[in-house]
Amino acid sequence: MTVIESTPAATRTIDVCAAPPPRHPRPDGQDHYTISEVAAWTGLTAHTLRWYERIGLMPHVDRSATGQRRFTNRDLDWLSLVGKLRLTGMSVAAMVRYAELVREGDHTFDERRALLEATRRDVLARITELHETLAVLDYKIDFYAGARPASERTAR
Amino acid sequence: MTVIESTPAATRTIDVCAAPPPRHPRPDGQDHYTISEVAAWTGLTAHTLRWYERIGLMPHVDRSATGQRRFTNRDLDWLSLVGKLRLTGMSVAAMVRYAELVREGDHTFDERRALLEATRRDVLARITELHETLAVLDYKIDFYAGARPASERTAR
DNA sequence: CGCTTGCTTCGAGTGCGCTCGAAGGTCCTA
DNA sequence: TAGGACCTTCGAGCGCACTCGAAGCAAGCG
Repeated sequence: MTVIESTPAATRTIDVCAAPPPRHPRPDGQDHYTISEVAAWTGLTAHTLRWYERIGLMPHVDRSATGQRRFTNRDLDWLSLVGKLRLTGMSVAAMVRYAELVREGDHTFDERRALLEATRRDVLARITELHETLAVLDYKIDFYAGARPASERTAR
Repeated sequence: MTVIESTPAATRTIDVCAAPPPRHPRPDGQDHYTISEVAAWTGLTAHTLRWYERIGLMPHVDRSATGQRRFTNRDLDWLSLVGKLRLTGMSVAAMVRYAELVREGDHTFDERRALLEATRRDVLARITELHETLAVLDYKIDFYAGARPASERTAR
């Protein structure tokens, strides 16, 4: 059992632009990662990575001559995308759908774009909700900051 | 990242709710709702409302002379808060903890504030994550919008 | 009077997203 | 030759947040 690398993938700093994919441990050309390397890098378990592949959440994973998975930088990028989409609350099923579209080839570009745009709308809605929640939170924090314990009224 | 600068106004109106107080179906004084009214209003089921109470997620619910629940505007506000906190991903356990603090009385003000501030930080972090995701999404949408189906590069 | 709505307790089921273990195998390196 | 990392399939388990039904009873209304 490999000890899990304690530095999570999230430690990749700055690189605000999502455009260029996050830095990779190895440059393109030498990007052949074993499952445990990917597990360390992503924070997922090998079990989960295999599960992702099994349910169709990985577009494709290369194999070595002896049948072992060889992940590439592209797979890392995909996993990073999946991680982000997960954070938006997107269901695994929807991500699998997207992966299917990728596998199906270029003629699904429009559908992919539509799916991403729908997701984008969801994310925006979510951000709006969170801002509303933030307003409530701020209001309450303000209340608690300003109130003396023996306040005349009880707050919830 | 746009963070709403919330100036909760020095309006020491001391009530539970956020700046825009959610309209109540009935004014204070006539606010006695049955469980099914609350279910209709919140979208939760009566089952779930009873469950909330059972696990300690409602600070307190009044009863009629015959033992039926009589929810008040305050309860509605509380449920609205719970709904918002749920959206932030806060666990039920954490919300129960907050409800406990409320039940314990005024001497828990500081702890409540601390809990809310921690939640606030979580929400901000979440918003940041979502903005990052948005950037990725925009990048990809852009790619799909600009690419012709027979593009020379394959996108995931 | 009957119907609806509510109450209680109990306990089982659901869907999601993992998470893990076992069994039995291959391959590589020290 | 031993150990470890990997492979496969199968299937069970888990934590969360509900979700539902059933049984049996009380109250309110039209």
